Amino acid sequence: MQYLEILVKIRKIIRSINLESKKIQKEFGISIPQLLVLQYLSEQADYKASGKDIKNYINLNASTVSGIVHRLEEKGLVARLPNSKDKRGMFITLTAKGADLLKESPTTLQEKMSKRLKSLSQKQIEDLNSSIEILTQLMDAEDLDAAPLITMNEILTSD
Amino acid sequence: MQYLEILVKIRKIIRSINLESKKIQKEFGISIPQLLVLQYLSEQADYKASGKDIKNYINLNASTVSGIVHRLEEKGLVARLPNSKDKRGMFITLTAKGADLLKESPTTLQEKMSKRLKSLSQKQIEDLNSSIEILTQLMDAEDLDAAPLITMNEILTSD
DNA sequence: ATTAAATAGTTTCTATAGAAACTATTTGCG
DNA sequence: CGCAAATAGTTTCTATAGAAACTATTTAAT
Repeated sequence: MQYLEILVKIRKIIRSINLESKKIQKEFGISIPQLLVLQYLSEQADYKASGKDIKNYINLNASTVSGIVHRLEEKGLVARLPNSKDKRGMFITLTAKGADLLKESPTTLQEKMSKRLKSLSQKQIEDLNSSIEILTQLMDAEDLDAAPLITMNEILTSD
Repeated sequence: MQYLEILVKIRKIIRSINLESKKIQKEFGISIPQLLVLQYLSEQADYKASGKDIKNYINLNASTVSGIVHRLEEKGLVARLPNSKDKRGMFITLTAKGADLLKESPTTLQEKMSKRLKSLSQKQIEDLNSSIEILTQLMDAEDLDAAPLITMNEILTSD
């Protein structure tokens, strides 16, 4: 297995997710990243969070989050609240409309993925989880310049 | 492990690859998808291939390939040749400049990934390979509507 | 207390990515 | 043969994604 093959295969995974995201977008008018933001907000106290919180959760650039929130706002699924404690930032909160959409729309994706995950045993799901962990490390751009993976073997030999 | 966690983790992998791609772009003026196209062309007879071949290799939409080739052409790394046998299509061929760039630029990524892959045993690399295979299947958008994974267990139990 | 540094977000720019609509050929069917 | 269907690419549109430059605030440091 060479690095090129790995890259091409990962590209395929990315593509599949993009396609699924666009499919959901067509069906529900919302993308997976947008859905993840709504989901995250629904789990927060008072259904609100700062842009920074969202950025940390979905691990995206501030400008990307800005765009996603903007599009969610246009659809009336989230709203902005001023943050009186820190006027630089603002709170993004889930609207009732957003909560409604969250109740209905994600089932499709959730069901599809659940169906597949259910066909796996607990052990297999654990393996999948650690595989993703390994991939994350393997591809971690921020650490690519640093020393070779230290924890890789730990993860791999832990099964 | 729930589906949301998996999605978020995969998003992180995607992000890492994007970041690495942009880093390479800044350093060498070329992105990973563009690099994959050059690499593919370098392996073909007469260093040429049709847009369709490229599309099949990197698994992207025709319009995406069109854009990538366009940008490679602007940089003088590939050139278009008319296909006299089929005037609808055209051949894309690697230029000398493209071959030069290929010789120098990818080493960085290649070295980085190789360094990491070398820290793994053959068995571990095989595991990684099958993990990617499983992920590919798990996320395969085209098959998401079809029956639950049939080959999943086969792959998983084959190790 | 004033000013420099850090932080939160936004805007602009560019690339990847795909869908849909389109053009131009080629194939195949009657 | 002639016309419909399929195929190869391109163009337009929209979304994700990040970098860089920017604004506005807050924190920290002298």
